[in-house]
Amino acid sequence: MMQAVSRQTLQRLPDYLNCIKSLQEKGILTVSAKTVAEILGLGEIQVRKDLASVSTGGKPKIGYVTTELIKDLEIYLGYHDSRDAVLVGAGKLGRALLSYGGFKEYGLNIVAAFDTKGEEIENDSTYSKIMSIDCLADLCRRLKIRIGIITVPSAYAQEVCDMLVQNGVLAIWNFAPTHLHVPANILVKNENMAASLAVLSQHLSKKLLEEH
Amino acid sequence: MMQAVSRQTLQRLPDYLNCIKSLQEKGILTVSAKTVAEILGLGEIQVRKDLASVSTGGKPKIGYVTTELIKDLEIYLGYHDSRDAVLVGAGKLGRALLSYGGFKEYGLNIVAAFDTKGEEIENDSTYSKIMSIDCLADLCRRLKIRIGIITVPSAYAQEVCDMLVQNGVLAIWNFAPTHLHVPANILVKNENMAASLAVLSQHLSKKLLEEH
DNA sequence: TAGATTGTTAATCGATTAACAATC
DNA sequence: TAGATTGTTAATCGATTAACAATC
Repeated sequence: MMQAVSRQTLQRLPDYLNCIKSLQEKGILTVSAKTVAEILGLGEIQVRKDLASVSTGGKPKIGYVTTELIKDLEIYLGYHDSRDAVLVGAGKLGRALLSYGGFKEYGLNIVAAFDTKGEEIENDSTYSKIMSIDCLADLCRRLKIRIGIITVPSAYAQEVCDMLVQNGVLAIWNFAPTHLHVPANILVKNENMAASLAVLSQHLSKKLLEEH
Repeated sequence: MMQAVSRQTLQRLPDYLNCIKSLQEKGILTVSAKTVAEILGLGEIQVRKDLASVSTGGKPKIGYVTTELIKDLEIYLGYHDSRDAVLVGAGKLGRALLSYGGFKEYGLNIVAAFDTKGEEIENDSTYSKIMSIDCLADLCRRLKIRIGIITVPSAYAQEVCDMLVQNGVLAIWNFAPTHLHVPANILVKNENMAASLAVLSQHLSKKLLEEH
């Protein structure tokens, strides 16, 4: 038990957590892999294996104690020890992510935002300052920032990426629709909206063909 | 040749297109799978197989004619015949997507946005109207909308989803961090930011452990 | 005890990679 | 012609699914 977690499994864990939390809110005290599988439309065995990889609390006949499983998932996902991040590119998307606020729940804390020209902007609850990109190097080093979020136009993404990596960032969340080159030990996670659209579009093409 | 395209392949196609377009802008007239593979950091054989699945233009020793390959990719991805979509939920994220504008390039045209209370908002270039959710059913049917984008809070996502499906929507792009239940012939593509964060966070945990 | 549910080991499936013949 | 690059067929790899023993 407690084997290595594949990337696929890892990406399903937040869904499990979500699902189990909502069961808890309904007052349900124990939960089985079968229940979760049915709610999420996944295979029962897959869920069982995934859960076994992050928790040892499973009891035959009973399942998992809801509160414990939630705790195990949150710990595994690092939702407790929050991580500081910076965001570069305060355009529409960048500002939307900044003001979203929901990332804190996932252990992500955006401590600063940068753009070519610094300025003050208003958020929902707080005023935050968008700093000039000239301050990036210093701030990343001083606060030991390890996560960078890139929301600049494609043409500038590589440049920004290099700057982040040079100043200690180890993981990059890239919203620019472009491929970034990084050293081997740096992770780039692309939020690839064009890829998502491709999936939607192909499904639609198939369905519309079927209509005839 | 021209075999069925797997979902993995499909999701790589926009990256290929992007890459090849930027080569074209540099004045490069033909391109080989090897070149694309090196730029994107993928396997050469994988790229070759992927490209073969959407284009028959490959010539030994030469590769693909850049302009033709771009055309084949764009046609396959449906970037030419633009598809109308509606967006539901005009919060920060919803407005960011509305004003992004870049989706048109990918053949997606957001023709209307809905929220519980209708209102006028200002965009970059145009004023667009956010309509009351009461108008959704009528508009979707009248314009034969087939794509719905959900950017409402989790608690309302299923309700909105049901409404869209009831009014003819066949594909849903879901930004709410929740699992949606739909009939078998409807596709839901989740833009799962929590899953992305899980990947970033785990990488970071590993790296930070290594530092000791 | 009986039965539901767990965790694990083996089988299947699909995607990636390797090998290679075809060809411009 | 020679060599680079294609497309295809076979081998490998990893994830999912099936089967089943263990156990509360």
